[in-house]
Amino acid sequence: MKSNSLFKGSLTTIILTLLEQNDKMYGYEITQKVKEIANDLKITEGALYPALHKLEGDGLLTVSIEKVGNRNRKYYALTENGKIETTNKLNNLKDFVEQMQLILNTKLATT
Amino acid sequence: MKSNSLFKGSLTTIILTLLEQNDKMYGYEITQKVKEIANDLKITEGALYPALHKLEGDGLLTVSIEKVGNRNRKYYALTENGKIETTNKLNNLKDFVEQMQLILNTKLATT
DNA sequence: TTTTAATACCTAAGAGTTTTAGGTATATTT
DNA sequence: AAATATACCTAAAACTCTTAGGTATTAAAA
Repeated sequence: MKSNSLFKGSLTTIILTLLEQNDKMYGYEITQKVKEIANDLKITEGALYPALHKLEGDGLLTVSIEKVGNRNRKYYALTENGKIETTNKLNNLKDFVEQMQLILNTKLATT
Repeated sequence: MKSNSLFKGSLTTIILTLLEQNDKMYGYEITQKVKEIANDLKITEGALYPALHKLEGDGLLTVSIEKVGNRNRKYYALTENGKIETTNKLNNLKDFVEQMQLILNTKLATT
């Protein structure tokens, strides 16, 4: 059950897609959202924060800091390039699943 | 289109499943088979051979050398543990796809 | 009220997997 | 004769994630 480790590159896809769905989110919120939706697919903060910084550095995300009480939240949102890249990542993932189905000769998605 | 890089861990799943379908295969044959079935999903020899050696070391594969002309082929086949692990890997992949669908709110497989 | 758990951010060493870039040798095709 | 395909291999580098910490504020539990 506990298929602990994410598949390579899927973390970025998850982040981008969640931001497409929610306009803006902060790091901790993303970890909780994933835990809430997909119980078996944990994303660790040690992976998340560096990934967010990289996406920001690549110009796919922008940051805005909001003070809540005495604490700072860093809200991330997609840039235009970020939206384009989100589409690309989703297409890549779909392609990957299709190609895997061909090789494995199996329906991977029964939903 | 060229979603070049495999997703983490999928290489092992591919190797094991192809061996489940074909009883025995040699390394080069595996690369060709994948190229033939899934054009966008290239597996490189630099990844394949170390992976085969690891699977053998873990007791999931056995090797038998066959001489063809003046050249040696190393045929790999699943052990009993290898068959069990193949099932596990396939289930992991299915779980992963299902969890991703939940997060992305998308049907990844339209086949 | 003190301690624990949750919220919220972060980094760095290490592990694991794949790419890149080679190498060797035989067999076939041009 | 030279180039391509077959068939095996390794090692350095790149990339991603885990593990294992760290800091600080806020809420809940003891």
